[in-house]
Amino acid sequence: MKNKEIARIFNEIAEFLEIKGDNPFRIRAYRKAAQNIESLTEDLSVLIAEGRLTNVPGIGKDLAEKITEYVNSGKMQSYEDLKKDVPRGILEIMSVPGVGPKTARMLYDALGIDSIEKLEEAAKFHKLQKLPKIREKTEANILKGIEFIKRSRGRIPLGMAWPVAYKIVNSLKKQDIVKCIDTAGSLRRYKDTIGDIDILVVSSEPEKVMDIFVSLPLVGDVLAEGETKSSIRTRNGIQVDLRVVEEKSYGAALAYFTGSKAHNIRIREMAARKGLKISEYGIFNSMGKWISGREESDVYQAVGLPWIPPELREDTGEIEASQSGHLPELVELTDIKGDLHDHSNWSDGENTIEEMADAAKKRGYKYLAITDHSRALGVARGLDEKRLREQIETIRKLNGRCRDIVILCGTEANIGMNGLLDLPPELLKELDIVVASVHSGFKQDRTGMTERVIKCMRSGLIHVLGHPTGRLLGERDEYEIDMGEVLKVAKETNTAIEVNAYPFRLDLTDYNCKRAKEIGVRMAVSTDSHFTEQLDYMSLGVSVARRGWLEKNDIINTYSLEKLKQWLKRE
DNA sequence: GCCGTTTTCGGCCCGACTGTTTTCAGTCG
Repeated sequence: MKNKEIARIFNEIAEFLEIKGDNPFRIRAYRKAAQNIESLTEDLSVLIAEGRLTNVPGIGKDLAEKITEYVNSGKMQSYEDLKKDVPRGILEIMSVPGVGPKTARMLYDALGIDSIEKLEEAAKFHKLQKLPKIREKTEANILKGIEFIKRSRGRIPLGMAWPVAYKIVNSLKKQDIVKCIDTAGSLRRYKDTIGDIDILVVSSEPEKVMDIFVSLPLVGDVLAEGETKSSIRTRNGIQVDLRVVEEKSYGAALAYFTGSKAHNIRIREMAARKGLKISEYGIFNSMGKWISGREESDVYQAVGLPWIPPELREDTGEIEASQSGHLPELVELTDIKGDLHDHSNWSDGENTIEEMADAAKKRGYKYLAITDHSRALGVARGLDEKRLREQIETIRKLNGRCRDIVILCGTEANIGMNGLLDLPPELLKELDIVVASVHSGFKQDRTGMTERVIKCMRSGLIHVLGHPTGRLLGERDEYEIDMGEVLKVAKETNTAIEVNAYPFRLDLTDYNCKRAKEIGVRMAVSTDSHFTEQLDYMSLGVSVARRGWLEKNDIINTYSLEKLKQWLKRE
């Protein structure tokens, strides 16, 4: 599957073209195409074979030819030419905040700077100040930017950003002058990683709000401070943008700052065709008169659409779906009836089975599966046959005593290199639920890994495939696996695919969820909790499911206990 | 480079803040 590679190449081409000062709309076309390819649920080579490539929005005759060329030959001539034309180092310089294509080009032309190291060196020796349009401040900002890059490892996992956002929102909420406050941006869209935190406020005294914001204790650097917009960087390196608007603009501003950019552009284009203008200040008619914008739904109403949930706003089909009245009824946290992947202190969890069950009960669940690690995972004190049998006995006794919640006996069995599980089949068949996951041999090649997982699913012994791509955000990439094939076999064998809600996993990913739904695969949203508080990760898992367009019925742990049991018995 | 319910050519979302300038280009979202 070359989708990702091609998306990366298109993004890189866009950067090269920016440096060359090419037509901005052409650049946008490449970026848009890259984005659409990334969220594509089908393999580009399939689209080529079926002649459907230009059906993909943003891909016309030219880009279709380039994609075909790359898929067939492994090369794209125009990209190779650009690489020869523009030194790669300039791209690196552009990654420094505040340095865009123009500055990067100038730095290269004037001083031959083609790496961050050289840029840092030149800035430290004040060589940049000799250049036009660069004086002390710009030079200092470049150094700060470099410092930031060195410290940060790119985007932050959603689960890490939330507590920071929560803290800031709560501090500001206490102020009388803050009338309304919400998070926006990728955080509100619940993207699995976020670039920065966006916060929107209504206040009649914006300057005061800004003052309070930039002097919060967690502020490290103030990047910008204006009358309506300020940016800070927290001590631990997360950028936070705050915007203050009037009450009558709140809806329009919320829509605008929630994004995504691509989604907004589509909405604004639609508005323009109706002779309207949409900005963060509201909806305006052709005379420039303010019409509406108090509520977020005003924006959608202006273009004749129903309100679209933030999780869907990626311009990946949600606008078309809403036009035709086919927006999904997204699953809600309250639809979840239980958690199907949880650990206890029998393996590497911290709490007893009983504590976990109580915590689940508190969250209103009807059932909780205890799926401790199995034998092969020695580091996690995986249970062998004997201990698992003891655990089953323990759980049966607990279930006898407690009537409010049912504990399901399970395991997170280990899928070996050969696709076999590490517990005997007859024991696995006794369990209520078997989750099976890969925990080792991540470097296996694509064919091997795909066969390994498929073989396991075909064994008829597992109900759920756990954290299917094995990624750990910021640490480990997804392992090589043919997800299309895996999903097909999941459908055939009626195996559910897990959406693991652990903040650093969020695996299966949103776009693969969408793909799974299209194929008709059932999903399980589970937290993989290792102590009771982690049960709350469920909301993150649900957000991934929502971003993947999943509805209640796609997810087995929205089922009642009876229905779930039937499903688990494959009746 | 894409796209089309006025169009196969001429459009392509809209605005804030900074730093360097004396009116704006560059960058960012």
